[in-house]
Amino acid sequence: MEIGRPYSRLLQRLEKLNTLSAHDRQLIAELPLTVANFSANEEVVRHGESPSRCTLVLGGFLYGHKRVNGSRRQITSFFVPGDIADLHTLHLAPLDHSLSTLGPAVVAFMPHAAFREMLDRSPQLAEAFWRDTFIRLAILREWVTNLGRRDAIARVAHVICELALRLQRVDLAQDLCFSIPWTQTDLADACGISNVHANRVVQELRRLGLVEWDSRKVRIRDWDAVTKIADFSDEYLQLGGPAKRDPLLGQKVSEHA
Amino acid sequence: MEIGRPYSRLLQRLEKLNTLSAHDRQLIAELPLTVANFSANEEVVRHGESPSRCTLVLGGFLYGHKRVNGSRRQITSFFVPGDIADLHTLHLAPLDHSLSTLGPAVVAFMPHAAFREMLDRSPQLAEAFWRDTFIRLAILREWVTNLGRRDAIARVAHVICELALRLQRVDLAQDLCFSIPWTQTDLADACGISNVHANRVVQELRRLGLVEWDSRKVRIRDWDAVTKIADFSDEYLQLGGPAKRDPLLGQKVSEHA
DNA sequence: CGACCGATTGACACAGCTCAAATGAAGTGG
DNA sequence: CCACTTCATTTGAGCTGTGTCAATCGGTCG
Repeated sequence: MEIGRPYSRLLQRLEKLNTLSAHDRQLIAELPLTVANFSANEEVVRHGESPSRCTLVLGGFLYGHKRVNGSRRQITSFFVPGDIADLHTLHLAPLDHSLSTLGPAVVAFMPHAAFREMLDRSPQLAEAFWRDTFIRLAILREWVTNLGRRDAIARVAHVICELALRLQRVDLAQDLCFSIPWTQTDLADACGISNVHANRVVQELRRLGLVEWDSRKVRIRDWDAVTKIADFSDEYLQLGGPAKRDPLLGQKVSEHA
Repeated sequence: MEIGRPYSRLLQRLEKLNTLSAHDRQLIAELPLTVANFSANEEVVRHGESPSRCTLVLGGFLYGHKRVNGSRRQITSFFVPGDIADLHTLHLAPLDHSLSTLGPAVVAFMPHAAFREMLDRSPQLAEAFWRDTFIRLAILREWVTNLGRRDAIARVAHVICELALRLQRVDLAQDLCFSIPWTQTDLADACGISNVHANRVVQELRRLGLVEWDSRKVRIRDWDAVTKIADFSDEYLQLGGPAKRDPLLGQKVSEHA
């Protein structure tokens, strides 16, 4: 798990959310980090806790999940390197869900106090993180739609498409191919289906020649066909970068009256 | 539809998100508002648009929705008076979903420019709105769980519980009884089920003596039983008010080391 | 009165679930 | 290097919750 400077993928993502100054980058670099290693399937933050730090994913994957009737699991989000998985703990407590590792993972903890100080010093960063929060909202809206109105094969294909693009953004996927240490049961719990049916759907995607899936390695072989089955459109991921600003006014240029 | 001062319910909600000063309240009161009336089932903001203003609900209800394969509708959120339904347009464009009225509704449009200026002038307000965004995230996580892992009757009961509490917070529900101009098809599209099945579920809830539902009027007759069926817990709604602050430090008091 | 819309009902079909067992792959310890 | 365990994947066989289709009923409004 090559990591480079620990905050490099975070910066990479933030640069696409807002224009950052050298000063902003400096502030990020100065954040006090506590790096921690976790093995597969460990709970990093538990439902009900009120942590005083945020969790930045450096390597590997985290996922957020809730339980229904104390048993059935629903995965509500995946987090990839460069993501802050529990930014909301900055403003909400206690945690309404748990955060676990998919496979082995490396994370960095950032104390709330230092993080808030950083936000106070840079309105640009504060804006970038708020925008990041809005993008997470958009992703969850798409997940609600996915679970509410698509059949099993579309759900699975949709989740795979989303992960491919999110990983591509941080250079962890090339040619629509990426490694992720999940099981078919994990995928099932993200898609709201049973593990048995997840298996059948994966086999169907393989049979159609659309997706390869060999232990931990996923490859989308026919992007157009898969996005069609998944009813996938990338607009909600806001990959386009920061909204244009009018350099004279320093404000967003609105495209409408 | 009595409205009082247009921003009164918004203030009411914000007060629970952060401690506001007289100056903050003044800033809210000074926001330039354009009030508009809509009739039932009108699109207030359309998917793909890039509005330059936010939409505050004054009276009635809005809902956000997406379409799958261009036809099947999924409702992703309900908005009640005091809610800003499209705060994210402040930072994201174009819109990834549409915003429509459930019944007749009164809204106020607030120009982005004025809104941003207000946020620049008050870190407390900026924090309150960011926190509001995090609460919306929590609500969507719960919806994902609802659609992914609960059966039809639990989904319906869950949505009803959530609305009751959210409306109670702005004095639009008393004794777990509220009016909302939705149809069973609207409820079905929020729960990811068919309208026919929504009807059967509603009848079942009536038969069990748990919920009354006479054209537009919903009453929860047995809160404990309904929350049990719905697997409902209100923690995700963050009704508890703003996190306590240490008055000396002016920082959040963290409950954990 | 006719048109329309939402609620309701019935009959039937099927996607996806559950249960259970088999197979395969990857350690682990002797 | 082989038994043994463990965990993920795969397969099969029924079962059921929910969808679809179509018709009816009831209220409301012009």
